[in-house]
Amino acid sequence: MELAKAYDPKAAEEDHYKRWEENGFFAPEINQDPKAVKFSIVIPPPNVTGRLHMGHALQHTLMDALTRWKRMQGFRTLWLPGTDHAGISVQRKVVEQLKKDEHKKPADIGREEFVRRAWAWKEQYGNTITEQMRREGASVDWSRHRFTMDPDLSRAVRNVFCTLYDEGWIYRGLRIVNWCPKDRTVLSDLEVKEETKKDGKLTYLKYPVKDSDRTVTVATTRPETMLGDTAVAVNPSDARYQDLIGKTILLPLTDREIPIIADEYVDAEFGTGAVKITPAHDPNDYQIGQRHDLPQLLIMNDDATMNAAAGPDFEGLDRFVARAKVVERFTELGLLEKVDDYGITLPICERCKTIVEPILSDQWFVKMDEMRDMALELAREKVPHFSPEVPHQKVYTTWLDNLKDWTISRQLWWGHQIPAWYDADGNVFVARTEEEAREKAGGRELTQDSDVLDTWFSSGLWAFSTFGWSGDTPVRGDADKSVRAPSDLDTFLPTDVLVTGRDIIFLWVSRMMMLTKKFVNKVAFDDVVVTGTVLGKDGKPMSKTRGNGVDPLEMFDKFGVDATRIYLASIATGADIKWNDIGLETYRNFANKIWNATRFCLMNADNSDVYASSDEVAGGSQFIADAEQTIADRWIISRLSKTAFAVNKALDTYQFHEAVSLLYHFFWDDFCDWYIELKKDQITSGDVAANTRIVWILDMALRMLHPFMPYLTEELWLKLPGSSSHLHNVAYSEAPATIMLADFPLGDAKLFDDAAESEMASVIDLIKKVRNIRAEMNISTAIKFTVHIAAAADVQEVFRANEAQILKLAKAERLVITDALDVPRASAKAVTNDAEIAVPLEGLIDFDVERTRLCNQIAKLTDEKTRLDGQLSNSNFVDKAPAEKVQELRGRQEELADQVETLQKNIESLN
RNA sequence: GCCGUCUUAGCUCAGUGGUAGAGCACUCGCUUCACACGCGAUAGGCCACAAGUUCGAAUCUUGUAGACGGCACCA
Repeated sequence: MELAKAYDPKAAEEDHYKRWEENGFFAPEINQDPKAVKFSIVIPPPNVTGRLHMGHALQHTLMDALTRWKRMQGFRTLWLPGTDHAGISVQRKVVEQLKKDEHKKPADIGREEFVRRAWAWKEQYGNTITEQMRREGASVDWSRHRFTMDPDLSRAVRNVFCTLYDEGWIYRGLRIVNWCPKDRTVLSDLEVKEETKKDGKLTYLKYPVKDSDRTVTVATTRPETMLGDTAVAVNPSDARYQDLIGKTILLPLTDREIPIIADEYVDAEFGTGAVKITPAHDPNDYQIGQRHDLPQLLIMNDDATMNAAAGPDFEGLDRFVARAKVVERFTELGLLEKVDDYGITLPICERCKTIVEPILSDQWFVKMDEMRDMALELAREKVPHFSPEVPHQKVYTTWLDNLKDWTISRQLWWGHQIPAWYDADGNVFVARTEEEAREKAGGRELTQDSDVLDTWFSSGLWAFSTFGWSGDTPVRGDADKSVRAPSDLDTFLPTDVLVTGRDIIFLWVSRMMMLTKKFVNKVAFDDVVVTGTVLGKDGKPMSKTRGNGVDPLEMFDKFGVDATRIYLASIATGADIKWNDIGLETYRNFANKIWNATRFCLMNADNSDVYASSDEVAGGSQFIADAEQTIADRWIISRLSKTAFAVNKALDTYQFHEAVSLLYHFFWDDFCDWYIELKKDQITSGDVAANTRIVWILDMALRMLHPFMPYLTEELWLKLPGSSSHLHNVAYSEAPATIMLADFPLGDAKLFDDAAESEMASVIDLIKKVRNIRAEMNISTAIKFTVHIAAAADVQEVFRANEAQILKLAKAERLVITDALDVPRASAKAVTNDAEIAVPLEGLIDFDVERTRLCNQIAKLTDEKTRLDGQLSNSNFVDKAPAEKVQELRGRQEELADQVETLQKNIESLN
């Protein structure tokens, strides 16, 4: 069989995914082993508004690599896909569409129609990202795809809400919340980011004291809020204001009189020591207001314009216009003391970057104290365990420690409408259905709460709602047929690992831990792999506004899916990385290397024996007692086994980059550069045993690469002679042939062969030294020379056994293997750890070049020797260091001494 | 303000209490019958700086400088 000369990713990516999916390879049901252990991952559901970006590609690669790796080992594997309804994002898309197409506002069409259109939007555009995941090769079980607003997931949301309400963990209350005036909804603390403004202002306002000619100066960054002031506070022990406590302020621009109160919260050292108190627009002021029973005067509308309470001069003005006007009026009144420049950080809406306004509002909250304690208890036992552990384990625990209540209502139409109903008097009835609520209300007319729940409320249930938990009983016999018996919940929860970005550890990971524990009394997942951020070429996070984004799909087109995947997997776990195409080129080249190595093997493999059974194959047991093995064979099998062992260990500990590096160097350096070259003659001459063996090694290597490079490895593996389902893991013996169900090599310690590795090291060292002589002496490859080698008897044996290979790779004509060198003066010389080498070069040698070459070698060895001599003459070291270490260094010291001595003699012999 | 991370070859990054690694770039060779997306051979680093612990520190501790992240506060 002959392959194309270069690997074409597109051709390989074309059909395999469809075949895998249609054959049901992704579903756990493919596993026929009743005793199989499960392995499960739920995907962090991407937003339906999302398009695949590098962060997804990275996370999906890692999840897929783990899933494929476990699946090949015979685990009952499920990677569950799904999407999130993404409340605000979808709402915004639909609002935009409505405006663009029909010049209408949501209010014009009403809630019902709006929600209908949101669903239509979701149906039309919401599966962009799931289609893109197919391109990635993600081996998710599409038959179990979930959406956070699926009927059963929505039932779960209602049930959870009602239960938490009944138990007093959910409450409705008037609090200062983060209000986004653009989205016109409340946000949780986690959805508020900050922006540092250097050109902020601190404005000092003078408030006249009633029945006095004094004024009290207060400072503020938001002057317009003075219209909602209901007090001025000072520290009770502040001497400057003692006599004013209890007096009254005539609040300028209003006709209101407000008290001067004393409160410990006020820092006498800061600013003027007097603070304006606006209980409806500041969390601290709210607290003070509560303590002093102050009125709460709300002066803004939900779009951050001033309302009637701000007075007729200000009503209807935008907050920033009002701010300027307040300052202007104070100036006119002579009550503006000064305006200082003041660096300030402003809270902004995570999504639309609008400045968030703290306002007093009636909202729904989840009380976090018991949930927090539950999660903390687990966190102290390192559940879940984060990789990398530093810093996430600690950050997560600390965050939990300081957790505040969670604002869960949102003033949107798209989402899970809150299952609470009100009667005409405002009494609330929380129930699973409207009927139930009406029953509770004694049949009164009810109106449902118009708010929806925070998107993260439903994603917080993702770890169990996706497995069929709806909160209704019983779970078994659920109408949804995609929930299999025994129930997925029993089978797949706890999930094994969650792979996610650090930005949603609090928003999502923590809430899944808490809610899963609370409602299913299970741990949601044992491990959390936290991925780093793929940064743009400029070292900053990729973003549309910066224009530094890299589209994974473009990379797929340019370099291939497999190259992109394995490159992403080569990034150290949790580390940020600056994007560079060169990294991708490296792995594009690697893919081509794999292709061509296979091409070479297949050109000669027509006569290779197919192997008998999967057990023998994966363990390599058929090769253990193979009498025809050369040192190179034992060596490559040892290297293969050690690589397999190390790859499994690396994946076990989520060291994906380590696994990639091991495979890269095993395949390219050991297998291609040395093994194939050493075996070339045997292979091309049609040696059946040799061909069978090399195909086996290739087979094993392809299997280990498959989790990272699914398309290439499948394409090639199916072309190997004898690749068929009998090579599958026993759990999949009945499935059609595919590498994705082949047994994953674990690395058999019986095949570790240190003797072979050390012998090969001798051969490789020898060949390299001879090549060095040729290169440094500038001798054309056309000239075949004789290589003289002096070595101990056992080493001689190794060289003799590999004579043909040494001749070929060193481009030599003859080897003279002896106990001691006997060569003409005009020879180039070198030493290895266990041999002396000389190449007679009569007429070709430049004695100065040779002298320099030898001196350079001596210099290098002497550097090392000097260090060792010093270390070994230090009695502290010899006494205190482990004897083993001392022994090892002494051995090396002797070796070096010998080599330096030999090289010096060689130089002398030149003179 | 609190907590934390990073600083290693020209570039992008691994790594480890016991002789510094990779890919790319650079230099020098190669139409070697799988691959120029290749093959071979070199060169290149007092592992940010300072002090400490240790027989031994690039690795552990502390401090300094620079880059960055999270949280809190912001009258």
